[in-house]
Amino acid sequence: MSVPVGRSPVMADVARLAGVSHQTVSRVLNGHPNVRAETQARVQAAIEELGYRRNSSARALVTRRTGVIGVVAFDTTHYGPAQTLSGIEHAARADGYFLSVVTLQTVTREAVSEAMDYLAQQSVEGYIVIAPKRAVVEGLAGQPAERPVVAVEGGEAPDVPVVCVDQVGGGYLATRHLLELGHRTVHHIAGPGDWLEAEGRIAGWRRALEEAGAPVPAPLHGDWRPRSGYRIGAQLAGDPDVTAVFVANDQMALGALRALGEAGVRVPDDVSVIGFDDIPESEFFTPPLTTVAQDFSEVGRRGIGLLIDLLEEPATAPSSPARSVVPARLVTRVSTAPARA
Amino acid sequence: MSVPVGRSPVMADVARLAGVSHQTVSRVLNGHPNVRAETQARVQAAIEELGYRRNSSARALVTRRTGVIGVVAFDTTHYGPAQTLSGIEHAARADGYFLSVVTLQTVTREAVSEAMDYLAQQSVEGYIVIAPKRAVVEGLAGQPAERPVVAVEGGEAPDVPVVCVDQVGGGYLATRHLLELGHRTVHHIAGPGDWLEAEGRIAGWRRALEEAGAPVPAPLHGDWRPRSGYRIGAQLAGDPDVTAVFVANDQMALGALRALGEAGVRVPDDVSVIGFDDIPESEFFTPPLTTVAQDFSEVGRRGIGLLIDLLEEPATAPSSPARSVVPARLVTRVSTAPARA
DNA sequence: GGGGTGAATGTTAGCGCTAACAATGTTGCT
DNA sequence: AGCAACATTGTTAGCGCTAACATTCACCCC
Repeated sequence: MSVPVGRSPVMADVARLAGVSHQTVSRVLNGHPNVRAETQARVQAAIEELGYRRNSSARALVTRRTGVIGVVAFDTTHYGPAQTLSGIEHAARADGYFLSVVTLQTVTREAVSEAMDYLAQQSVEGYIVIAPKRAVVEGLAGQPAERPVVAVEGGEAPDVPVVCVDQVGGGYLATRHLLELGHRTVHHIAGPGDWLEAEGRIAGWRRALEEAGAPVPAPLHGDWRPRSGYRIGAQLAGDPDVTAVFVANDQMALGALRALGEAGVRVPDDVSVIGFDDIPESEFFTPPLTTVAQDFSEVGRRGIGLLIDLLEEPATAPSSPARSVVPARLVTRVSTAPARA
Repeated sequence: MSVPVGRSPVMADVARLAGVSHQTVSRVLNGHPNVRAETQARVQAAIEELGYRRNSSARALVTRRTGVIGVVAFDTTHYGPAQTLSGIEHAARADGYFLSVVTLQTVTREAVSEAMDYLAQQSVEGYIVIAPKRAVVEGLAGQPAERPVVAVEGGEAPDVPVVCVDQVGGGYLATRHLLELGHRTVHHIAGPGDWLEAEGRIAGWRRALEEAGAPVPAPLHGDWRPRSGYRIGAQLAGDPDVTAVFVANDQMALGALRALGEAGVRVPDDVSVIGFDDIPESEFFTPPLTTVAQDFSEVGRRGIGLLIDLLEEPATAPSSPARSVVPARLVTRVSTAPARA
């Protein structure tokens, strides 16, 4: 009946102390119905007295379930990915799953498949891949589908369930907002060409312009970072035709704001600027930035929800992969104003 | 000799195909020396043919090692924690460890102990806790030390190994910089009182002022967010004695910059402002922000290094817990200038 | 040539747990 | 009373792997 020394207690120790078989302990732990209340209490007490904790490896070995979800994430310097990851984490924990995370520096197909391989060593039950680039999503579709995968931020992936923010809708929203303020057209500082978010925002921007019969200038591609926004902003500052700019993220918008300011162009008096992401800082830019907000927590929640559905009822898997789109929301601040007559 | 259908291959399948015992397969997998090269090649081929992957639960059950490190992180909206996490992740993967992450909303002792409990269910081998608040570090010291713990960003934790950036040195650096520019004294917008980073930065600031015989104004506490910097900045803008402000992070500095601008105070002509963190945006603030940079990746690397040492040679554990301090670095931009005569 | 040595491989046991089945006790109903 | 139905508990086997020991074989040295 003594507490074992030198090793942590196992089920048999608890059983001995409670005067039952180890199987009864297992039943208590798993909430099996047919256990007498009195027995259950005795087992519970023994568990607490010994500080017993079930061995997850042994359990996983026999149940063939590890309860671990693998997450492939990207460079969390960016606000969006970091927030999405946090949303995923909370949702997973709420459902009793563990998260094993690999973050990637480079977003290539190889890096993703290597990361998934690494996670497979740990016997993850399924994957959530933050897949902001076309190549990644396509690579995903080519993977052997031993375990379910959900892509997040994946645009219009053909063969993989996807959760993403409505980038097209967001781009449309931003552009409409500027057109409604009376601007003849809207220039666009876009993200890198191979990013799905960049593509979606371009598509929404283009649609709004075409619907309004406005001219469609060539989009100018940055790299998401403030510096590229600065460079392109400086370029636009010299063009008197430019009165409204839709920038594909807030960081580049910051750079653009700075370039315009340095060139003596007033925002929003001379030129209106709208961003995308609604990072915490954008409210305090000079001037406070009008932007489009994305609900990243919701994306995380839905991603985990989708994956767990796949994990727990593989039978109900729809023939065409699910696709869940979270709407974007316009946040109006100071950097946009009516066009001058 | 057929490939098993309906279940993934196990060691015995590989053994059969290669014509050896399962133990020999195990030896190949673990790089055991006494295996003939020819045998090894045959086993390797069988592994590849079957797409065999070792069952990590079975392995963990018998070796009593899961290879998983638990990480308790905080709200990754903030640049620092997010970067630290990423540094930890890369270092862990380089050493063959997996990471299981829990992110917390609230930084209380209870939340941390709950998170560690959750991770314990998964049989993590040790913990890295990002512990930016005093209560957390103190709570850590009280925990039963079944598994090693390393605190990151933990200031001067008494009983736990710690890796952190030299906050005091950073605060000193920032303040000296302003004093050397000829400012009579330096005001301080500090972080919340219970954050160790805030404390450290205050201490460095105070030391620099005292060393220089400068008056020490009361530090004004914000909450790290731009809005609080804005509020306090507006307050300081009205005081003609204020010519130099050290802000405890870049986000609050952004708010302060905005408040000063709105009050007609020019930066750096009228007032110099210095931040802390060197977030990617700060280079593009109006004006570009002088700040103090922290090497978060290095913090992550050292944290993992320390923990793995503890894991792999518990014998060498020094009597007093290790403490590793990463230096901070001054980044000079435009927001600071010599005091006017 | 016999016995020691070491390399290469096989055999066995058991890590801690859950699933399946077996063995009780307990109740209700005719 | 007697039996079925069910609730409660115990017993056994085995998940896939590694550690420890056992075995075989080749080689070397006196």
